[in-house]
Amino acid sequence: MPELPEIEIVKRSLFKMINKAKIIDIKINNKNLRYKIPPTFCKSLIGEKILNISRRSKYLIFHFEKKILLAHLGMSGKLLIMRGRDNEIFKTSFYYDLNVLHKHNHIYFKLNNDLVLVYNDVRRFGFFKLYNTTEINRIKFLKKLGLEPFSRAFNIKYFKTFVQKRKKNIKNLLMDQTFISGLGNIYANEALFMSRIRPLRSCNSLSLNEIKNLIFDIKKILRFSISKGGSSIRDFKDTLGKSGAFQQFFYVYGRENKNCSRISCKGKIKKIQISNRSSFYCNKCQG
DNA sequence: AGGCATGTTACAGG
DNA sequence: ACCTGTAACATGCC
Repeated sequence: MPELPEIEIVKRSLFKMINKAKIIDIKINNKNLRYKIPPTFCKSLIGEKILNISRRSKYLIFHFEKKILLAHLGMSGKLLIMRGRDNEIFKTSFYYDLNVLHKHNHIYFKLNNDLVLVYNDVRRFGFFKLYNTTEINRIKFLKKLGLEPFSRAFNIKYFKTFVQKRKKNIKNLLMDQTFISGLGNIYANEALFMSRIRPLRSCNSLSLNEIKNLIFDIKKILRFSISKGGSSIRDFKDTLGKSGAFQQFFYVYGRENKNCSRISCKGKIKKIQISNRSSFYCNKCQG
């Protein structure tokens, strides 16, 4: 569960439910995530109080007094909250839970408010990494990230300057996390449709107007998705296991051979591969 | 059976 | 230095 809106949804619900809670126990079921969980992990975190939870791009950051926990959910990672008697997993070595998920629950964080934060990840592309707070500006994953789409600095001037001496296609540019951080395959496709830009267009061929529209539409589509709880095309869930609804509003993603969503346009949605990722566009209105 | 999947990284080559 | 494509990671679904 991946792109910016989904991470933002998770962040908000985590903030509501477990901000200021203290970690009182941790059970690791499988330490082989994208990066192996080190043996010191539990000891470092037990007894720590969550002072804040923030998001940068597709990363979540849990802030503690002297440490921060960086989390990335990869393609299929989920953070789920279990309540009440589910806590029994901590009383017996044979754990179970009442949540539908079971097989791929890899980490349980028991909190002092009767809740348990569960990390579930079918593919295990996600990861957790611990840092000292003082290291926050040196975290390599964050250092290389480009601007947040909602930031003021993500504007026409920034766009033009970045694009000036490059000619990669615009879709790959939107997915380039060093340019703008937070878009993935779905929202890159959707934003380009909104702005009527063909995904293979060279990024330095965009007119000033197209750039302006694209910046506007990126912000708009992300905001709209967040307002719908994110998209659940396969298995995105919020922390209570609820799906998002934004997938009902996809203009192009996954709509191969369907009619263009613009009623007045008689075009068809085409699917092509761009750098091995499925890309969708209307053959008529995305000139 | 084979292709595909919301992400990122490492590597090879131009 | 920049860019591209490919494979890899692990698992499940169609």
